This record gives sequence, structure tokens and C-alpha cells, in this order.
Amino acid sequence: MISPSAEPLSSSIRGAGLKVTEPRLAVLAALEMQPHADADTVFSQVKRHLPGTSLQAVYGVLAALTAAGLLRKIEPAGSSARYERRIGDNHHHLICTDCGTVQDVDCVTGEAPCLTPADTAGFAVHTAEVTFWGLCPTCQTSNNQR
Amino acid sequence: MISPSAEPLSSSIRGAGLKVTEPRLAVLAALEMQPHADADTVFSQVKRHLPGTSLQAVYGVLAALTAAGLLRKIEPAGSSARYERRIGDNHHHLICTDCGTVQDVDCVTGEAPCLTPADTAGFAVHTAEVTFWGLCPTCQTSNNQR
DNA sequence: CGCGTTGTTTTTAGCGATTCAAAACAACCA
DNA sequence: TGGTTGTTTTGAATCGCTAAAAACAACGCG
Repeated sequence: MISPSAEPLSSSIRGAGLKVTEPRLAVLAALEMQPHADADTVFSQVKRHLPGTSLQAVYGVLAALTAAGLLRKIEPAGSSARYERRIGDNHHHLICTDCGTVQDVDCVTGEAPCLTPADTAGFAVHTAEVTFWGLCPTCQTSNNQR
Repeated sequence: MISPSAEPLSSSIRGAGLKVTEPRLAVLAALEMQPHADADTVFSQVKRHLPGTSLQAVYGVLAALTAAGLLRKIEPAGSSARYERRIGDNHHHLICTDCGTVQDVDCVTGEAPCLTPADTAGFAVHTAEVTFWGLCPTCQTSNNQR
């Protein structure tokens, strides 16, 4: 057991038909603390509690949990893949062009207007992804200082 | 001179304050023929006319032209960066989850509704990017054959 | 409660896409 | 035409991630 909050984590893993292991619990716990973390960030977080864990294990866990639907993987242009536990709702992201920080955005103005392109060109569309790019509050002020 | 259509290409490069060179003309010409090509595809196209060109030169040209605003770079999750000459209008993309084919999509239903998130969380948003994921016509039929 | 099966993690390599740095080179202005 | 400055070549390195095989541990069954 890794912490008192590990119990609900265990059942979600088990519920997905996966074996419950320390690395998996630790990865979920890490993403609870730091949403939108990349593999390396998760890795350093996990290492604190499970020093023997390898980076490859983290990659494996992230892939397994993503395939199982427990995690959502986002791949912003220009940075490494990030993962989040918030799944199932279709929310979008606000990403800082300077520092890469990711913020969740509850769906856009006027409901889900972006879910259908004007002309699908014969594609069977199954997902619409919206990403807003801009400067986060922190980078706005540090840019002003220049 | 690389072809009769090289003239307008030259002036667009010059107009951006860049020196006009054969590799640059060839890259623009290649993207005229194959929109949404990646660096490697552009490279093999360019090599036909300019056999001495290096892949790194292509990367350099793509970066320079993108920085100059003559090219737009798109980085779909799971595939290498692609480039297109169509810039300035805000159009979006339809990408095949199977083969990675990219299609342009003129803005979504009801004008530009996606340009403003409900809550910007203090970000100074400057761009909204919409990507539709689905199966292209070709991949739909080949999937049915399985 | 322990054992075996099956799924996980470790270890060790490897690969593709892209970037970096220095030297050779060419476009363009005066 | 000559310099200056920006480009391309050449050669190598980096980053993020995937692959493969062997060691290992979770979980269901007896």
C-alpha cells in the first residue's frame, strides 16, 4: 500500500481488468498530484516512493492505463506527451506557447459546436480536438519584463 | 531557375526578407505539389531536381520559411511534422487515425465559434487549433475487408 | 496457503525525428 | 566585382519513445 488514497486507485485498475501493482498505483497517484505531467515528470515522482522503478516501466504503465481507458494521453506540438486522469468528458486544453503549461478548458462557448466540420470529405470522424494556444499568466508578466 | 512557376515563388521568398536560393524554391515547389508533406517527403521531392541537397538543408529551409510566415507547420499526434503553404486563413484539419492523411477543413459550422474558450484562466489566447480525427475513405473500406 | 500461469517490470538496445556546430559556400548590396 | 551576411553542407549528437528478452510478481486455483 502506498498511501491511504491507494484503495480507490486499486479498484479502478482492477476494474479495468489489469493487475494491481505498485508502479501502477504510483503512476496514478503521481498524476493525481500533477495533472498533465509527461512521462519523465511522472517518473521522478514515482521514484520517490518506489526508487527501483525504471523509466521504461513508467512508459509501459502509461501505455497500459491509456489503452485501458484510465488515462488520456495528449500530445501537444513541440512538447513530449502528457497524461491526465480526467477522462470521459470531452474537455479541451489551453497551452502556454512559452512554458508548455497545460490547463483544462471546459467545452467551448455555446456547447459543442466544434464537433462537426462543415465538410467531412468522406472521413468517418470520431473525435474533435480543440487546443488553445496562448501565454499563461506567469509568462505574460515575465515577457513584460524584457 | 527551377521551373516556369518559380518566379512567383522567388518574390514571396524575397518579400519575406530572405535570400532566394534553389533549395528554398524547391521546397516551396514540393509543397505546392504535395500539401501536408513531412520533411522527409519534401526531401525526396527536392532531391529529384537538386540531387546535392541534404536533409538538414530541408529542415533548415522549412524552419526558415515557417518562421518567415510562408509556411505553416502542423504536428499531428503520432506522426512527424507536416508543412503547408496555405496560411493566413484559419482553417483546420481532418486527420486519418489509420494512415495519417491530412485534409484541410474550411472553418467549422457556424463561423468561428471555437476561437474563444469559456474561461481562459488568465491566458492571453492567440490561436485556436481544431483537429478532427477519423478514418479516411480509403481506410474505411480497407478496414471493412478485415 | 502455496503454486503455477499469465501478465508486468527490468535491463539493455535501438530507432526515428529533429537539432546542433563548424566550416564551406553563395546571394545580394554597395 | 568584392565583401558581408546569411545559407547549406557535413558530421554528429540528442530527445522521446519503442522493442525484446529475461527476471519477476499478482492473482486464481487447487
